Amino acid sequence: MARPTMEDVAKRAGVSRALVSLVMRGSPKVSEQRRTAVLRAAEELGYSPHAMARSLASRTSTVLGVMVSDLHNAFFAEVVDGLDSVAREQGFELIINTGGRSPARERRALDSLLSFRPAGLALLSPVVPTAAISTAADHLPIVLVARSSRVSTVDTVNDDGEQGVGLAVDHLVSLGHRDIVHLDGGEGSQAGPRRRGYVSAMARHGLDPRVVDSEYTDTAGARAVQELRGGGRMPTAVISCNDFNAVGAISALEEAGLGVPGDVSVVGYDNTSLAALRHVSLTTVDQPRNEMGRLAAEALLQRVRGERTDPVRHLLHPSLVVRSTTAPPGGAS
Amino acid sequence: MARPTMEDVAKRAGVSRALVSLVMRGSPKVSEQRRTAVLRAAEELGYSPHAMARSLASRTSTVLGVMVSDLHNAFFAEVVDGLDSVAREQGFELIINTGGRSPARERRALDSLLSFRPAGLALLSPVVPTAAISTAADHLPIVLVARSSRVSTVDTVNDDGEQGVGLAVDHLVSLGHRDIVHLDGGEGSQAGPRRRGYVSAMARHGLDPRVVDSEYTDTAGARAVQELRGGGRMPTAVISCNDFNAVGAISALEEAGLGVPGDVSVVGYDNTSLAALRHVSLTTVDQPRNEMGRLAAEALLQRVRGERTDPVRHLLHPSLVVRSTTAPPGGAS
DNA sequence: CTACAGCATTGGAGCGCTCCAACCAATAGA
DNA sequence: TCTATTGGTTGGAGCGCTCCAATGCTGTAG
Repeated sequence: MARPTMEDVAKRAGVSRALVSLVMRGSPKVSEQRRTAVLRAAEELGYSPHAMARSLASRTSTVLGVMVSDLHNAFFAEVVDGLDSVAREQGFELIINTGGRSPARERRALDSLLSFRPAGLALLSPVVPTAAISTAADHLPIVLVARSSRVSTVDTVNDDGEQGVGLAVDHLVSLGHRDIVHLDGGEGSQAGPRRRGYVSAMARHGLDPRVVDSEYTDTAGARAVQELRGGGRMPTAVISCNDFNAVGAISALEEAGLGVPGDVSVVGYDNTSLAALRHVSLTTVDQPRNEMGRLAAEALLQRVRGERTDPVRHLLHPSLVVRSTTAPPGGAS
Repeated sequence: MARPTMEDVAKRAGVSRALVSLVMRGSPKVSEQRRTAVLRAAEELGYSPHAMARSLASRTSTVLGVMVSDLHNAFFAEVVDGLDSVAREQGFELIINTGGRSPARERRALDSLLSFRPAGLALLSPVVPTAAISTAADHLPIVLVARSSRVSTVDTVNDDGEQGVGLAVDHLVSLGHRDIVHLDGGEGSQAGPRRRGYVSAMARHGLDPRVVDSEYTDTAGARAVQELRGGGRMPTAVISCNDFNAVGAISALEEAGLGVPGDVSVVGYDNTSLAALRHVSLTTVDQPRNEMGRLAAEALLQRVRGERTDPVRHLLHPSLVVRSTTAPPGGAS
């Protein structure tokens, strides 16, 4: 049960502990002969270095902390993938924690990450107050993903939601739609920019905006459509705040006997794996999630290496993915 | 930037380092007066204990390592949630890593987790060879989720896939179906038990089994249906190896002009959030995922506390969730 | 033959903490 | 009054490692 230590390896290889340390870190100033002896001894004993002891002694860390607000959201899975691949390349490990969208739980998750003294911290769409973040930022580099911030010591990575929804509006307008409704994400992260993007794009085309309150879930999307039906004029196209909402809207439309895209076109947001399912085949706006993760990791590592102290604010360009839920209006499919 | 240490707190509170340590660990043998003095000093300095130093000094760990084979699969998100809640209750932290379904990457993920000397390790549907697992099991408690093992030092938590598919068959038979096909999960984890469950349940009902090769993805499900169409007789019901596969099958059926469940009933497996979407509303088999996570954490912690050395093999009962993709045969919806 | 590089190697201090034996009142028991 | 006992407190050793100054060793120049 007890694992061998560096001391054990040193004894077995007939060298000093310091030499083993050099070999383990791949130092060039070790003779070939000793190196192989040490490596053999380590192999025989099944030795593997103790990351915590190393980090304590070297006063450095090769750990990046990641707080995911909600693991259930596939959006984060891809961001984490991006983070992971960059971190790994550069010899860093990820330790991940979840906050469950509750400020209290998130706070504890944050503390527990900090107690590991990671080299940096990536917070994915956190809900903790800014104050907690900026306090932590005094001690280590922090990058926020999918949440903006004005704290000058914090980097941010976001997609340009305004632009993204603008793309959706342009697409629908170019198909001939003029009556386009936005199902709003309410308090949800990034719902604001998306709404603003909708309103300003509509204005740009000289069209009247119509915003219906909704949320980031499929049931909310369905409910919003039911309200629209009750409330009179049905639009020819709907732009949802995200893919789940869009899928809910589609099923409510179909239940009401309205064809998609025959009678109503629907656009989502996020390009989750859900949208790509052939059964759904949703026209949606893609955020470069993997890229966002990569940029977040790079921002962190730049600060860790002391290459930069000014904050960066990445605002990535989303792109429109046209699938089967959009078509010209009235052109009963 | 430099964080205060226990020494700093001790100095400020006018006590010894050891006393601060006692306070931090909530020892009862500290006078109220000193305790408050220490806590105030800690508060003023913004001190928080250094988890790694603590773990090194105490030769114990409050960390549980979790290796998730694939973060994109929502199945794991809920298992992790279950693990997380139990771990948190008992004062343990999770550190999560991903293996990306590649043995090589998983191997490195495993090593990196081990280098933190966690108290225990939970492997979710790992693909690394058994040898690697049993070697690691010499050093610390390990629990496997969604993968069985005969290694006597390893605990396992699985759902009873045989029983689960049996439920699906029973349900379809009771609706009147006799021509039921299984779309097989191939090499996928737990595909074996599911296939066996199908075959034996069909035998129990005196029906001929028909297994079509497929995989755990929606495109594979669609392809399997296309093969079925090419190959002659269409069954009245299909049991997919998982929900994604089922969704793919449904869209291929609909494209072929066959109604679900009017012409063909479809059952999935896993009860992912996808199945619950009203647009999909898939009849499927539910694994108690959160429960699986909880049991995994408890198994680990029992070993950590030395309460048990014999392996446990949890085999949980799945349940059938009937939604809108199953109906009596021929009863053209 | 001495001096001095240059290099591989080493012992020791120290990272922030826990743990233990020792210590020091203050009180209780004889 | 003296010795136990108890409860609170402390210094020091040590966890497994890194880092640095110092060491020994070879080889080459003076």
